[in-house]
Amino acid sequence: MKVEDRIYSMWEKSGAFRADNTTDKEPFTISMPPPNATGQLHLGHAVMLALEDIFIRFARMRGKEALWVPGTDHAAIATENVVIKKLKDEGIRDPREELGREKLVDAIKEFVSGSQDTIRSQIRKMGSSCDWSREAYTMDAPRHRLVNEVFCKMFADDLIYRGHRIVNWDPKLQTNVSDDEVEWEDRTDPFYTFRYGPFEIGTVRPETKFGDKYVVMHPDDKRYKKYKHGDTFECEWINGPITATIIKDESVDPEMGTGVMTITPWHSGVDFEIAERHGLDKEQVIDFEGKLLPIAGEFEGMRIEDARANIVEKLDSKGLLVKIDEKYTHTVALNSRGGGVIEPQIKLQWFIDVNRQVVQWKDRKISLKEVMQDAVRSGDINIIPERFEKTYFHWIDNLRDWCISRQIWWGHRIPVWYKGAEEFSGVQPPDGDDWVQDPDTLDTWFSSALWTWSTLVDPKLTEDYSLTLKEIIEKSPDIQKFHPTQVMETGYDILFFWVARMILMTTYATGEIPFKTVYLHGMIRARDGQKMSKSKPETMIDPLDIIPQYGADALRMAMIVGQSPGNDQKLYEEKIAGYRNFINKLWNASRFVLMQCEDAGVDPHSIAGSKQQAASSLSLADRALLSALQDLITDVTNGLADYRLSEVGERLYSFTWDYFCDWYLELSKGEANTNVLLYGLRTIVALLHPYCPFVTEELWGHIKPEGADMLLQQAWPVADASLKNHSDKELQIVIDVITAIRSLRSDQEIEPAKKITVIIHSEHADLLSAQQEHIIRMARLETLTVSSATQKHENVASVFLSNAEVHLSLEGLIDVEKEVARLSKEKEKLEGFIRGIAAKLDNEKFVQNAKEEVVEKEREKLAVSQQKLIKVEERLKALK
RNA sequence: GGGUGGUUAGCUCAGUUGGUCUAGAGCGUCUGGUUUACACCCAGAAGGUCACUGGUUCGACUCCAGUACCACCCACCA
Repeated sequence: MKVEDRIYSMWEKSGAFRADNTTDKEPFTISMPPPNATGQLHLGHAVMLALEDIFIRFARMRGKEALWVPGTDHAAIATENVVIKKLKDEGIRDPREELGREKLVDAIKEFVSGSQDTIRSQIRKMGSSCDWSREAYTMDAPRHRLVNEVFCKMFADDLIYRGHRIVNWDPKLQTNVSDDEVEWEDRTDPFYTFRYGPFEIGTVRPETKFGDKYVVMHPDDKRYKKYKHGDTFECEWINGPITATIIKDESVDPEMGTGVMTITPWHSGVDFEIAERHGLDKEQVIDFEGKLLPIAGEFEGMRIEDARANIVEKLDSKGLLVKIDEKYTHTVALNSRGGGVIEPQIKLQWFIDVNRQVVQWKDRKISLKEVMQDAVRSGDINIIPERFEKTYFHWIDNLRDWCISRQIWWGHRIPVWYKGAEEFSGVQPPDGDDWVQDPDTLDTWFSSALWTWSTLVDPKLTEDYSLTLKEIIEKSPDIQKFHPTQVMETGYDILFFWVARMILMTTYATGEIPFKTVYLHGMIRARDGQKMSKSKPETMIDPLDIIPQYGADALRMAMIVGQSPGNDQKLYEEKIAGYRNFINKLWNASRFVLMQCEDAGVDPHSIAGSKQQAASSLSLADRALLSALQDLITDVTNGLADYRLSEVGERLYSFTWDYFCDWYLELSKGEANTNVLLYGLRTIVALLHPYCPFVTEELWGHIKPEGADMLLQQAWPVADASLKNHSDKELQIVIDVITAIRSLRSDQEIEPAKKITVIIHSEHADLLSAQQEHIIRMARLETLTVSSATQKHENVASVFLSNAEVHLSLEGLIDVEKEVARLSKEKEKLEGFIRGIAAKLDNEKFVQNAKEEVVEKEREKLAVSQQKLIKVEERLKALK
């Protein structure tokens, strides 16, 4: 823990996190999704930080100008809500009322700055190598300027308008929320059927029905053929007789209930649309506090939940209640930002028009919706995993105008002022007194939608009000150098909220896409698959508990390996402990390497970057390691470039543990070549650095060449072909022989612990004799005899390797029957395989269409298999 | 109602163009181990009709169609 803090502050002090906008290096930028400034980091943040840090460290080591911009979000509704709750707990009954706008905003500001400090320190705990000198906040001065600029630009382009629309009103929090922020919950409530003139209508909400004076049915519904659109009739209703009008509209489903309904346009989206279509009156029944208005007569002032039973009773006493279905299930709209039940209301709100075709994009004028579609469809932006592109398009197809105003105080206030009937929209307030600013604030996603470039703006320029938005963008060096960003990495749950809106706003405001690749991670769940939530503390894993116990590196590995993009993952302590063990293994292996150096009297720092001595002086194991490392470098590099983090992590894990530690280090005990040892360890440590930055940096300090920089600034390892090929064939033979002996033991059911004697007859006797010691050790033999004679006698099992024929004799242990069975099976399989490939090669289409390499590979496979088959047949004959 | 994903060892999950995969890993289980780093270790073992049905193919965990169950998203519920 202390080690991690020490390393982090060493990194930070070195300035290596800071990106330079004056270099010629290729830029690689990530904008960190800003955590809400409302408190603590959770695992969702931790996985985001781990993934992005891997991208960034990899890019930095590969010599790119890597920039990772951190920041926080003011999270309008959520934050205001948290603070109001807190104030209430402190005894202030109604903070909005008692404090007023200014004082409440100050209280929130204070809370936010405390919370930001917490978040900053938590981001550091994860090892995130972000550029703190560029830290931003969605509500600081530079961002405020840009928010206002973009608002006014849209306003001038007629993309923003104000209008009366039905909105999702939350009476509890006294604000509206966007469609995306509404959550639906199943509830069982009584469903009432009332008599309404000649009709029967059903409802779960009798309290909205006071003003209902339209009765709607489908135009083709035969049951109601005799009623004409526009007919009126008198009927008895809750508070006396009313005149009702018949409306025919196709949106009514004749199958549902009686096929007839009354409408409440002020409090229902669907009803509102019907009313708009037919030019009907709209009347408010429920006020914004959730209480009934004078239209309710004797029920005026009652809360809707209290009034319901009374209204039903009254209708019943009038003989208008037909029946009650007590077990009716329906869904209720809730505010997902911690509020109450949504009560649709008509309100004057600000909207962004997504269909108006005035946006300049690639030499044509199209709508915001179309820009969003084009950016992804054209391939300018690609989404990982790809299937989310479908989801994205589907969402856009159903997208309605975006309501951007909120009736809360915490946020960017709408930059529009009024004086009587005059209206003024501007980045700065208008001159003169008597102007009153619009009381509403902007949806929090409005400001975060600008995030990829608003964070890169030169703050000084935003203080100069003589500059236009375009000039600010063009004169900001960071924007010019680092935008568009490379990767947007975030959870799939905010694809619509944020990713889509960034595409919308950034293409509009800057003419550029915000990012080239979207990498979406899944949600982290508890072991039982449930969402981790504060209400179920037993399901929670807090990164701040985990890190002191297992280390940030282990936590990072546990969240990355075995996790594929876009899919949820279950995280639990044993998994993290497993990677803690891995970190420990790496640590011990390094200690061992250092001990070997000490024994050999070699100072590890004195060994420069040299990779090998003359090939002739290297043992087979050394050559094997060098060769395998080249493959590892290639795989890891390609994999990371393709964002295949889980696969690469697994590869590194098993290479380090199974190959380097359990195979190579065991084999080279006592005869280690310190050059090779160090080269191997340094390579592994470097490749692992993006995944587990802390241990690797610490180890690097012990093993680095004299005068080398910190690991995070090291050049990424490059595969060296000359180290790869020179010993592959012989190596393969030895390894194959060891494998063959092992599998023979298991075929012949020889106890694993039993040491056996093996005789090898092979054309490669020289090579195998030279490696006798290793083979004995690795295959756990009593003795090994190697003979060059390829004679065939009975008590021998044959193994056909790809590049050598080897007969193994397990002295006196071969069971001829078993051997025959084994060979027969192999023969059968080979025959089928050969037939298949032959057929494939006969197929003209395949030969024509496939790449030459592929065809060549198939031919090779065929040849090898045919040879093997011949040998198997010979051997079978000999045994029989 | 529309859409997406999942279903592989007791548990959590990998499996990239269909074939040397006789399907892998970690954890768990079992056996053995004080071999000059590591018991947070080493050497092994057991454990799977890859949800089901059908199709394409010489060959399917992999491709196609359908079924079942689970999860999620969107829309709607008078």
